[in-house]
Amino acid sequence: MGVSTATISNAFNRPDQLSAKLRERILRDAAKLGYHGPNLAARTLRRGESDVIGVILSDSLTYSFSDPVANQLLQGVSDVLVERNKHLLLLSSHVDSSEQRGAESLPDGFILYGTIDQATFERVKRTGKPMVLVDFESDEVASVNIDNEKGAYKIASHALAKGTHEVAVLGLKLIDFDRVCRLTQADLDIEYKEISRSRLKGFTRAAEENGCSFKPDSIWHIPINNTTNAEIAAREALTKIPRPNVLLCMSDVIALTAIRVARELGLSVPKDVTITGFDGIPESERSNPPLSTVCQQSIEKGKLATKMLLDGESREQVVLETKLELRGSTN
Amino acid sequence: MGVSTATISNAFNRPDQLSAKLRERILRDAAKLGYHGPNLAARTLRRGESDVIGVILSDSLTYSFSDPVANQLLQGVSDVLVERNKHLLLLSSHVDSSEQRGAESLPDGFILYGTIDQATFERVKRTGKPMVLVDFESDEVASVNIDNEKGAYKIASHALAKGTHEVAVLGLKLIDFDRVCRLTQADLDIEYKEISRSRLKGFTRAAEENGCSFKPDSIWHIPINNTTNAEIAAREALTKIPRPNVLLCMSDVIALTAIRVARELGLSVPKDVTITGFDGIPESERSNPPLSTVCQQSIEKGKLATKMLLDGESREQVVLETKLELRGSTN
DNA sequence: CCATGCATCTTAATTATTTAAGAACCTTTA
DNA sequence: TAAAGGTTCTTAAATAATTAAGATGCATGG
Repeated sequence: MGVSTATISNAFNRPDQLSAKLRERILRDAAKLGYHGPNLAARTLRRGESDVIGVILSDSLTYSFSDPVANQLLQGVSDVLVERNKHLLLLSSHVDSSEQRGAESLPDGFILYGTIDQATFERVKRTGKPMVLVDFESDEVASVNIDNEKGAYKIASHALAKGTHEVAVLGLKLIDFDRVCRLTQADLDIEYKEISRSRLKGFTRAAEENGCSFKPDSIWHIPINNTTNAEIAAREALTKIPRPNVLLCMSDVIALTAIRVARELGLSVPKDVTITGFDGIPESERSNPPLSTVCQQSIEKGKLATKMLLDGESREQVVLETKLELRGSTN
Repeated sequence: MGVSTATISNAFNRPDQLSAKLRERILRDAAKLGYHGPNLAARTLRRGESDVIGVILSDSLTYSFSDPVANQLLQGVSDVLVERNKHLLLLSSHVDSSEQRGAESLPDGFILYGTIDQATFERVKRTGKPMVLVDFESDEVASVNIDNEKGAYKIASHALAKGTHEVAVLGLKLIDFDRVCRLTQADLDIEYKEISRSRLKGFTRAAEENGCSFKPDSIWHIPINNTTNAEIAAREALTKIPRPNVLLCMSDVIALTAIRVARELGLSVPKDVTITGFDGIPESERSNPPLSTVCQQSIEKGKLATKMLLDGESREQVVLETKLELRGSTN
């Protein structure tokens, strides 16, 4: 009342630009009139900054809540965002891009999680806004990754250390197919840009060094990391003849499901079959037997990526260490 | 090039307003120039619609990812949002409201989950935008709830059906205190608007009907639904003298932790101690023994609330049915 | 041949805010 | 007392879109 919009703006944003008295009065009157600070859309339009950070997920939005690893990552992300007073907008690269209605115009920056398709990647790059990739790499773009090959090698080496082995691999996203299936040599010959292929390399190298090997038809492809898919694969693998006595799984969700299926089939873990995981989700400690796995600090990964995004111009490609956690599911 | 901004806008939003030929050309040229659809902030400012839905959480943002129940709810929410081409903005009522920077001005509507504080509630109401409450009620506002008293009554009645009992309750958010503690009568005399109090009423009624009762000092208050807090409470309760042989827990997370603690203390479930949960999270099926619990369809709850929000002017106060799921942790 | 109608495209107002530049006013000092 | 300087507030442009209303051109029909 009786003051310009500029003064109101200053009352909210630049207290030094007006007298304390007037500022008090404006804030009080604004509250009375039901005005509680600037409209985010208008502020964003004018300033070009929204205080919103977009997280783009390779899988469906739903997945970000259901998958324990995505979950932990997002925990880390939101921890930092809350600290810095930023907001979190969840986007999925899954939706038809024509339907996205330009949502990527809002955020000030992006975290891209997982192997996102080229079209989405290009679209985000063209915004010119800062971005950090997680579990995904590209030249000239900052990223946070783990050494998947090494992690896989470490745990497979442990599992295959003594004795002779019939090995099966329960793999995640090894080919571009949306159902559980075994692989063929042809599948493996086609290049496929997923971290799972690095894990497979680690498994293979460990197997070779321990004088054993596994054929493509002992490798299962699981398209989405959930118990439903994992159960199908685990049941097939554990009833295969000859029955494997080592099951190398590319995620803890898969491995925990495999332990359960093994028990249902009357198999003792690790006596009849050794089972290994990958990720180090909280449940892996509490299973029966507890799961031997490769821990990646997913929460930390989320925190680090978010800090890198907010703190600036880093083009760094970070590779975090994994930690081998040997528990009851191997011996 | 050579066309007005209005025509460009129409090319993206109202294809019937221009010739197909020109539209094609505009879309093609726009793509070449790196323009991929309208800026969300500008569009929102002009249209007053952002296609963004805000979910306001009573607890910290992090909690929305770490807690299985919040998780399932958000799964349901995001399922519907993806279907309808809406975006999801996560907000916490936890953050200092002065720091929120007016983020509630962006969304077209809100889902408020849990018992949110009066100030936040008022702030959202003042936006005049549609809202749906979940696990929370208020006159004149649409909401989705379950009958907590009845659910609690049902499972407690089952647990207390035969024999004599020493009962302990592991309760969630029973008072306004941020550490695990036992209650006093004074605590219970103070009114506290939380769904947990309804659950407590259900437990109490079932106990009375079965000729047993429990004192306030057999009721534990757990401020946040996580394993850390649950473990403290479970350990205290299970080492109390006389040791309880029935443990009524107000969440599955608490109950699953209690089962684990009981085992660590050398107690057999359900022989030495009967343990019940509440919620029906996926893990409750897979524990050892599997948990008897009250299932609430959290995913459905999220879906329903979101549909109510998007589909219109409903002021309905929905109360969903719960389902008793009797498994190995009771007999 | 002019009026009518229709399809197609443009003009200009509007949205809520930020911010540089300028105006108004008061105080100080030579 | 007039210039200088500082504080406090206002003016007006800019941000990127949407949309009602208007303009333009073209075909049709009386």
